[in-house]
Amino acid sequence: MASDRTKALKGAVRTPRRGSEAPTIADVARAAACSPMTVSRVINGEDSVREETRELVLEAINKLNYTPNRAARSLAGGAQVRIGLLFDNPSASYLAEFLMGALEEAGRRDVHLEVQSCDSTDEAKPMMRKMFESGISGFILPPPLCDDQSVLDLVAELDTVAIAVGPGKADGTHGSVTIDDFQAAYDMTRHIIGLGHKRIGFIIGNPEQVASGRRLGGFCQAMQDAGLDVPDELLVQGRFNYRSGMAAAERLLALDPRPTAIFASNDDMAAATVAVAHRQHLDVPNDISVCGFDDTDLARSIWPELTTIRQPIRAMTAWAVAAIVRALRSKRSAELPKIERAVMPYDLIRRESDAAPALSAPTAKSGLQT
Amino acid sequence: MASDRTKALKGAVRTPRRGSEAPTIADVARAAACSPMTVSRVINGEDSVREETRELVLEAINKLNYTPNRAARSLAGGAQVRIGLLFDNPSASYLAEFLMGALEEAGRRDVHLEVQSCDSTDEAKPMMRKMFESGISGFILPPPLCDDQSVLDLVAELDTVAIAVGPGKADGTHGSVTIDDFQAAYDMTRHIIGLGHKRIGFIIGNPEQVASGRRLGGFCQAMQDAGLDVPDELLVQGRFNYRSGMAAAERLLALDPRPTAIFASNDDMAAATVAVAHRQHLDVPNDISVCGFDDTDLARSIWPELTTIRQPIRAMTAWAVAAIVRALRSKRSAELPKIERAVMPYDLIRRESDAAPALSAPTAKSGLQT
DNA sequence: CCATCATATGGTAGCGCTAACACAAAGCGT
DNA sequence: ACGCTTTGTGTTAGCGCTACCATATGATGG
Repeated sequence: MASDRTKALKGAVRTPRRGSEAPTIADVARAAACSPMTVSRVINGEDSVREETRELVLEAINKLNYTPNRAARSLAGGAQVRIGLLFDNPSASYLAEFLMGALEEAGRRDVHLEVQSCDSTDEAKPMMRKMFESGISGFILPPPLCDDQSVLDLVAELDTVAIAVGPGKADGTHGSVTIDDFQAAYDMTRHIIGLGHKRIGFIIGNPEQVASGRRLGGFCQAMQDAGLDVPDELLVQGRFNYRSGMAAAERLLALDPRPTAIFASNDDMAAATVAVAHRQHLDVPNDISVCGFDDTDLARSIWPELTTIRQPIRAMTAWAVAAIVRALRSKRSAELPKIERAVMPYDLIRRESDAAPALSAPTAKSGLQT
Repeated sequence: MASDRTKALKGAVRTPRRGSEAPTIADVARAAACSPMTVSRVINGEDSVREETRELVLEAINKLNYTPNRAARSLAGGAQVRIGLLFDNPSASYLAEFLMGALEEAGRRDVHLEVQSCDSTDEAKPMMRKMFESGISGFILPPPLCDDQSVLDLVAELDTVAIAVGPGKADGTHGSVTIDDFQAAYDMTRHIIGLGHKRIGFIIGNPEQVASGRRLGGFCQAMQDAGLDVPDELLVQGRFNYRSGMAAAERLLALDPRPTAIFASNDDMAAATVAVAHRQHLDVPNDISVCGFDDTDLARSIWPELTTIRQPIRAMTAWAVAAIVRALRSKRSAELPKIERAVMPYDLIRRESDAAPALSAPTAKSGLQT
């Protein structure tokens, strides 16, 4: 008898093993009176579905509160898309924004993000190799990695998909998302000039990053267009970090006549400038205006809050993820992988660190002080 | 003839659609001369595999450079695990570390992370509800969310799995990872006392966060144990941000006699203290020592770099992800979901913002200054 | 010596979705 | 009228893995 039962069970229906009771595509299909395939098509926005049918399906989806199963999707859809994200010593606030944008989009697109941090560009390259070999299908390259020629060469060699977040090379091996650094710096400079400043110091960013040059360029152009002179002494080299900002600010503030405003190429250096100014008992913004760039967390966490340029970092990385997915798709369908480039809008955020220069020309104040 | 061909094709093998040529579990099974099932068991570390067989399989895995397909795994394994991560205005540097830890572990465990930011605890609750309804199976709660009773109540109501990153309540509704804030503050205070300081100011953290009280407690205990007095004037309330740190520092530095050291409950407030000190032409650390807590990015980006307590934030969030996965698993297998709690080790990081007090008692220096 | 159990392994049937095809119906040129 | 394409939908067969059972083998116990 026991064996009879066993035999009977053999042909019988096994216990099904649905993970949860979440609705599946089949449930939706039933509710919409069509095939699962049609539902799939609607979900994926294919255009070969009659409008009528589509609405029926959407209604069913809504009623059942259906969400596609990500795992099944990427399993059936072929390769799982994994995107590598390498960081080389970014400022934390930049990183946070960056990750949020990437994560959000990755969630939406059902892409897996592989995040790695490294300590130098040289370390980054073998890591990229390893990630590529382990099946990473695309990379997002934040600065300064996207500014390093050898990294870009590696991208070309691997023939992988990469998006530079920041100005990339236009050699067609990779896409890029960036803001118009030149124009943004130009606008900020005009804003400062508009306040009445004439002697404006500029702290240059890390020379290894392309954006630094662009920002410098925008500054110089705006000054020139306003008929203002930019003596070399007003251009001081920094490296995008607080430390370098302090050194640069000290040099600028020791100048005679002292500049009435300082435009730093990023917020970290601007924050350092504010600190140095305070140490010298200068009031910001009344004795000296300070402007930054990036609108990272820091810009709002110090006092006075920084007037700065806001980069839509989150939107930029989200775009980068989406662009990689698109590129991968077109690569698989044998079209030549298209390289996309995007230029995002920026904003000039006016806060409390800038003001019109003091009425008494600062020249009066500073006698010989050597 | 054409129709003949069509009919022939009908029964024929379709084009297979392997996404990539990555090895599958079947390939490994073939190489190890066993069934895919056995390979699966080895991968998942089940113990019902003979040691001999296991090694054979591992060898094959290595040779083929096989990695399991995540999508297939979670599809077959039942429910996909999705973990919600809600942020309420964290400092960017904290967020960055936090995310890195969570992402890393989520990658390893093949868990999907759903990150959301919100602007207040009140906003957080409806968001949690919505996420829960959309199938989020667990939450990681960073401070200050994990300190809010109504949020914890919601966790209990939803009967979902949650891990507080920070000291949680011990009511058994949720797990937690934290460091011993009391002991860490105690250690730091002893360190400062050991330097020779006797008059030490303390900036308290946001009163809504449990950790604040613990840190304060540790400070007071250490002072008491050293036989040092803590007059009320040396305890100033802050809110964990730069702004509040500035205000607090101004009050402390205006004291007569001025404290020779200030211990701020986090790095942001310590950084603010350094800035205020500098503005008052005080040298850090020679005129005044400043110590922070957390070892966020900021601690190393200002000058002098802060002596602070390092929390292993990354490890903590990684642990949180792993704990949620474990809890979910035990919940599914009908065991009562176990609530895990972990206390992680911390480090006292000595940098440049602390030193022995100046030989001349500061009292001498500060006359009446009103 | 056979029932009973533990241990190690295999077979099968899905998990939920989509690629690739099949096909019916409609449109269009000749 | 016939082929030919186009459009919208259905059918089938997986994607790579694991849950669930079955089974082979040895160990135990009465």
